[in-house]
Formats: sequence, C-alpha cells, structure tokens
Amino acid sequence: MEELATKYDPRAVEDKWYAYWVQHRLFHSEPDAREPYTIVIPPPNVTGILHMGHMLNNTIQDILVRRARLMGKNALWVPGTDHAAIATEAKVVNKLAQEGIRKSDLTREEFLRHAWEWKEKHGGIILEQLKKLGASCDWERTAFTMDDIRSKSVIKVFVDLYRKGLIYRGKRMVNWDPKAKTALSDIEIVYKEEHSKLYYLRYKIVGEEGYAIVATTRPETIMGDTAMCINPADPKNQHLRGKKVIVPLVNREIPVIEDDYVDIEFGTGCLKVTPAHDMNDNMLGEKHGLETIDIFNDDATISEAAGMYVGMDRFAVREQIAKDLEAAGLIEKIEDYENKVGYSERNQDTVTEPRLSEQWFLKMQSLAEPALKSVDEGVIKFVPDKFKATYDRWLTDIRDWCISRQLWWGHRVPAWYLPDGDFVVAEDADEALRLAQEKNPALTAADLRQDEDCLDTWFSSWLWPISLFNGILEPDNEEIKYYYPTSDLVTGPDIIFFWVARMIMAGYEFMGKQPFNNVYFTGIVRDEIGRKMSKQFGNSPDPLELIADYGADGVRMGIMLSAPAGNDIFFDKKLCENGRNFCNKIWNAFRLVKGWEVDPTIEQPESSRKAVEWFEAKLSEAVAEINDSFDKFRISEALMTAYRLFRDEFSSWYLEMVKPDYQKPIDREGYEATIRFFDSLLRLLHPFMPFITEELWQHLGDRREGESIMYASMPVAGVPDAKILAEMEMVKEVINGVRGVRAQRNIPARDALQLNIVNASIPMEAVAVKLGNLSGIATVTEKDPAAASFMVGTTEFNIPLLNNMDVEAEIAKLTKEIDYLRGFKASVEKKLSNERFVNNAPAAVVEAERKKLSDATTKIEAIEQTLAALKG
RNA sequence: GGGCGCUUAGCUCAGCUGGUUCAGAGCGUCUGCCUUACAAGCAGAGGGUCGGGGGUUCGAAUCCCUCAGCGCCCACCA
Repeated sequence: MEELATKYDPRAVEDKWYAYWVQHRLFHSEPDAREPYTIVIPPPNVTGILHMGHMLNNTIQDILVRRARLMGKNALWVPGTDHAAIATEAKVVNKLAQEGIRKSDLTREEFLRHAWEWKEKHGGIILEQLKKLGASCDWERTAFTMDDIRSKSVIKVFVDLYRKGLIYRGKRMVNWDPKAKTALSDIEIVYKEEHSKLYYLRYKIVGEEGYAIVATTRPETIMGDTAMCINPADPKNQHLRGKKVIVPLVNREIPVIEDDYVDIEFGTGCLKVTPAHDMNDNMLGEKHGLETIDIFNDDATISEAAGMYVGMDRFAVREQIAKDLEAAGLIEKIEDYENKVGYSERNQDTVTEPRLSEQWFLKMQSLAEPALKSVDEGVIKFVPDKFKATYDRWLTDIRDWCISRQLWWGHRVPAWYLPDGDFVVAEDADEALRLAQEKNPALTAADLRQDEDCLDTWFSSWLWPISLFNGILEPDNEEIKYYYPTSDLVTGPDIIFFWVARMIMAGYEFMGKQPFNNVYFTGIVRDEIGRKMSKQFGNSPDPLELIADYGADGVRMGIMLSAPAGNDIFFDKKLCENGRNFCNKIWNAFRLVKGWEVDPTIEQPESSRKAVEWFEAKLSEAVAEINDSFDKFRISEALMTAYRLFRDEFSSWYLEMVKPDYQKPIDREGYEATIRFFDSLLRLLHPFMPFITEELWQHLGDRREGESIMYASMPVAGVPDAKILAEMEMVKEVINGVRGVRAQRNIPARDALQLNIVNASIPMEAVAVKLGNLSGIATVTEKDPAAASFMVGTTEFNIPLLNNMDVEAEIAKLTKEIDYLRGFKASVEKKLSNERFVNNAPAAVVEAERKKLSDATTKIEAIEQTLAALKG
C-alpha cells in the first residue's frame, strides 16, 4: 500500500463506499431465517430540506440499524417521505402565485398536476441528503405516503372505520386556518402568549338607563353576538336578569342569559356570547338554544352576515371598530392584557379561528384504550419513560379527531354525495355507485359527486409501520408477518400525539399488535445559546456544509457526543471538530500499524505479551459496557466508551506497549494481535462512523469484492481477566508517577531514569520500563534522600536525581501531601471512634474504613521518613 | 390553573435501590513538548462546601419537607 497522508480525507472515501454499499445491495433486506430488526423512518416532508433535527434523528437510526446488522440480525431500515398536505400545498400555492396563477382559477386536476410536478422536482432531495450522512436505508423500498399502496391503504382504512361506525360527518366547532383555508385538528394549534388589549364595551340595557359592561379581547366579533351571559350567583349583576341588551354599534337586541360557566371574578362578570366564533360560546349557544351568526368568510374577512365592515380583515376590523366604538362613546376603558392566542402549527404566522363547519371526525375512545394499555404495561417501552405520563394524559382525555382538510393535495375523502344530500362511503367510484343504487336504483355515475376534501396527513402516517409492508391491503403477506412489529422507533417528543400515539392505535386496530417495541425520543436541537434551531433564526448550520467541512463521520460523532436521550441537545460545530479529530486519530493509528514490518523470527517481547493479554481484557470490558449502554439506549455513552477505548487505552497505552523501536521490525504475535484488535475496534466503531471504518477495514486484510465491515460480526464480550486489568491500572499509575516527576523537573522523555521501589515490587515491569523509559527497576530497602518520590497506594517509589534534585520543592510537595493525609486520617478515626457507626454500619463498610486508616498511617509514616531524610 | 422534569467543575452532562471503586466524564482552560503514527497531536496540571435552608440516618449529591430559579406539556376563563 502506498504512503498514506498524515490526515484523513473523508471526501476521498465517503462517496466511494456509499456507492459500493448500494451497488452490492448491502442495505437491502428480505425476509429470511434470521431474527429481523426493523426501523421505519419518520418520513420527512417530501419537499423538505435536511436540518439538524433530521441529522440527529437519522444518525441515531443508522447507528441502531448498523449495529443490529453487525450483530447478525436481518436489519431493515425503510425510508420514505410524507406528502405533508398543508405544507406542500402552501408551497405549491406560493410557487404558482409567483407565476401569477391563483389556485382558485385552477381546477382540482390542474392544481394536482402542478403539485405532482413540484413533488417530482423537489421530492426526494432530502433522501439524497440522507445518503451523504451515510444512512443505510433500503432504498429499493423507498415509499411515499401518496404512492399507490399507501393511498389505497388510507382509503381502505377510512372505509373500514366508517363501516365500524368510528368515522362520522358533522357540523362542529373546529380550528380553522384562514390562510390555508382548511380545518385543523386540536393538536395542530400552538398557543402563544401575547400582549393584547382587553376592551370594556358598553351594552345598553333595554328599558333602563345605563349599560352593562362586557370585557372582551375580540371586539370585532360583536356582530356575531347573540346573547350576553351572567352567572346567576353573581350579586353585582342581579339587575340584569331577564333583561335584554343592545349590542353596541350593531344596535341589535340580545337576551341576557344565565350560566354558571361565567366567572364572576373576571372583568365585570358579563360575557358576550358569540356562538359562531368561540368554542365556549358555542357550547353556551347549544345549551341555551341561541342563534349563531357566522361573521367570517373562510379567509377570516368579514362576511355579508355581519352586516358591517364586510370584506375587511379581522385585525383591521379590530382596530377600526375600537375607533368607531370610542367615537360612539361605547368603550368604558381599555386595559393591557396577556392572553394565549392559537396559531396554526404548520403556518406559525397565522392565527387560527374557531369556526363552525362540516367535517369528518374519527371517534377516538375505543382506539385509545388498547394503546393506553400497551404503554402502561410496558409492551411498548418509551425511552426516556418520563414521556409515558404525557402520553397517558392525552389518551385518557382524548377528543375526536377532525380528519378532513379543505385541501387538494392529499388523499381525497372516499365519500360520494347523492343528489338528495345523502352520501355513501366506498373504496372507489364503482363501489360508490353500487351502494348508491342500493338506495336509489335510478342513479348513474353522473349523479354522484365525490367529497372535495382531503384527509389529514397524519391519517396516512399513522399507518406507516403497517402500510410500508403492505399490511393493510394484504394483511397476511410474508413481509408484514416478518417485519412487524418493528423494533425501534426514533422520533421527537413533539409528535408524540400527532404520530406516535396514533400509530399505536392503528397498530392495535389493524394488526392487533403494537407497531414497534421501543420508542426512543430524541431531544430538540438547539444552538449554543439555547434557541431552537430553525429557519426563522437562521441559526441552523447547513448539514451538507458541515459534512463537507468535517466529514460525515465527524458530523455524526459531533451530534452524538452531546445527545443524551430526551434532553435537548446544544449543538456546537466544535463538536464536529472533535469528531473529525477522532477520525484522524484512527487514521494515524492505522498508519502506524500498517507501517510495521513483521519479522517472524523475533520473539515476542514481554511488554508486548502483557499488552496483548491486558488489551484482550480491556476490550471485553468495554464491549460489555457498550452493550449495556445500548440496552438502555444510552447511545452517547456507548460512543464515549468506544472513543475512550480507542484513544486512551488502545492508542495511548496499548500501541505504545507493543510498538517496536524506530525502524525495527515487529514480532509476529504482537503484530497479529494488534491487527485483530484493530479489526475489533473498527467493528465496534462502525455504527457510529461507517465510512472511515469501512475504508480501514478494507485495508486491514484481504477482502473479497462485495465484502463489507457492515456484515462483519460485532465483537462479543468475553469474561475480562480482572487480575490483569488491576495490574495494568497499577502500572499506569507508576508510569504516570514517573512522567509526573519528569514534567515537574523538565526531564526530557529520552533521558532514561532509574526507578527504585521501597520494599516492594510491581507487576509488568517490562511495560513500566518501556513506557516510563526506565534504565532499570530495583527494589530497595533504604529510601534515598536525593531522590524524587511518589506513592502508588501504599508503595513508595524513588527516582534518584543526583544533582537534579530541588530539595526545597520536594519538601514543599511532601508537606502539602502529608497535611492532607493527616486531615484525612483524622476524619476516618473520628468515624471509627463513633460507636454507632461501628455497630450499625455493615461490616464491609467498617472494614473499608479500617483499611483506609491503616493505609493512611502507612503513607504518613513513609512520608515522614522521607521528609526527615531530606531535611537531615 | 393542573401535571411532569431540571438545578453537580467555565460549558454539556453521568452519578441505578443512601456507605470502599463518590465527588466523575467529555469539551474548554493552564503548563511543558514540532519525541520518527497523529500539533486535527503528545505529556502533565488546576478546577465543584453537588441551587438555598431544614429534616431522617451512625452516614446524604443520593431519601423527605421547604424556598428560589429554569424548562416542557396540558387546560374553554372571555
């Protein structure tokens, strides 16, 4: 192999290996005899662009999938995209607007043609970006929520649920997005605290002097007022009972009704009731049989029904009406007020409007029950489990799901209306006609009109773990039987209701089984100062640029280093630098090893033999730790363990122990063991850093075409030799002691030093000699006053320094140490002289304290002697 | 208004059912080193009365109470 550069260049290897993996179909999975391991990707928006949240999420999924593959499972990660009805439709509408085309001028078919065009052009960019990250998805299975199988699945499920009586149509109060002009479900509303005004309006009392004062934040809705409400128990408003009042400006008489819903303490205790534009008012309206006046159009401009301000925008009207009321002397006062205003989750600049409209709903109660039970009983495990509480609460108090959207981009509601207003629900037009003819044999296809609405995007994503394997259309097919339930779901806690809970419900409803066994919730990615990364702030780095700068492996490591489960992660580019540096470390360790020349005639040195024995144990220990971390989904910790194993134990200790002298050949045993360890380390690191590990693994041995580290086996944890681990830790301390002496006195590493041990000996002398650069190790009975000293445990070590000795400094150092030890000893003595401690604490604890005391005593004596010798 | 969670080194966090391995890790900082794998590096060092107060206990970062600060989720107070 040719000379390797001193720095790892990711660009030279990443594309090469990704193409190799794809070419050899190494990400592809088909059912076989092995145990399956399945992940379905949380489908990103088809027209979306990769952001840091995706990077985190997909890095974790890739780590899990690659690890499962290395563990011999039949690992499958299914990719795909989501049609994201509202978001995509909005993008298409904007794009058309720029071309001077209005959606309202297009037919549904024309619009959809534009939308598909847009999807073909922009769809899947995000999947290409994932490839740069190294995502090992089975691209042959790439799905789309609006492709044929997924669309038919959605329709089938709709029809099924309708026939089970779980889907109904009704005129209800829903959240309305006046920009997208569609209904939204309850959870698609985000409430934001806002500074607003509380207007106190004067409602003239009919047949009486004076006014009733009503406090409202929305004076523009007075045109829709159809009652005023007081609490019957409110003493200050008793005089209003049974009266009528006149809506200011509008001059319409409305009754005063009574309901204990009204909070006596709020404002004046008088509430204006606008049943068409407020959830609670609607409730009051139904209870008291009030008229509803819908004063808004679907874009939240004022409608004809309002009779005033017609065509004006709701916020403009608020300002205008305040002025007009003021001018008419109908405002008592205006106060500053903080309240929560609902915005569209998808369109966060748009204030939603409660609105009465005809929509399709799904009854949730019966679906929620098994879903709730499953998580409660731990059939599905949440990591971290604190999210169980959130999940429980939502499902326990669940409301029906408004599933229809007034959009064109999506799955069209499979309902057909008959001329008489009745409707049928069917899988297609033919079936619809048949059903319609059962009602009226005279009907023809031309008499039927399909519902214009689409279904909520989540009504397709909730089927994802099933529909990806065609489990809705063909419930008994081999794939669904093999891959379902999937293993782990990796997603953000922000979509726990939108997606996770609903997938669980769908899983039980349509498969009778959970859709996945574990849900791993990632944190939200924030910048260094804690802001959520978003386009708005422009604080999200471009993932592709990061990959270009640091390499995919470096970026993956950077993300994972700071990503404990469920905690928000503070992303800082510097972490990618650490990742890149680590790649470089691995690269250079490889250069070292690859540069060795093997001489089979050389006998393995003692230091090398010990090194191999020790690292064998160290590796086992680390593998066990990593396995344990993965079992708990502590992926960052697993990475940290592997990182330290490679950098500290392998590079700094092991390689230094087996490394031959400059330009000297290495023995065969030491070399082969090192290659074996390197191989194990690469396999251990592969899930985290797929590219560099593949590159080096390929160089490490003779590989066949098509062979890959992806399918090498994960190292298994043996039983580590505890004795050698302990011995090595002791030797490390001795070597550190020697290095400390060098550092303090500026003794160059190349000057060999003599190490004398006072009345003791150490294991692995050869290792200490090599790494400490010692000229010799001897056991002495007398301590040498002209020597630097340090202690490991209760053993004292001397390094004779001859004229290099700084007696004052040595005395100062030892004095400090002995002071600390005396204090420590005193505290242990105090504890041991406490009878209650000695009597109550477990014997082992007491014994440990006794040992501490005797060790401290030994050390103090040794230092006292040394000090005496130095001073004498 | 309800629920949950957090507060440990300059930063980000780990510390499971109280007691040797309990005050840790990574990063950053500081000090030496261009030592023939790696300066994107090596070697070494410093740094916290575990948010405040109280309690239980022989013993508390760990259990209980309380105060303060922060975060998240949910909720129809106009």
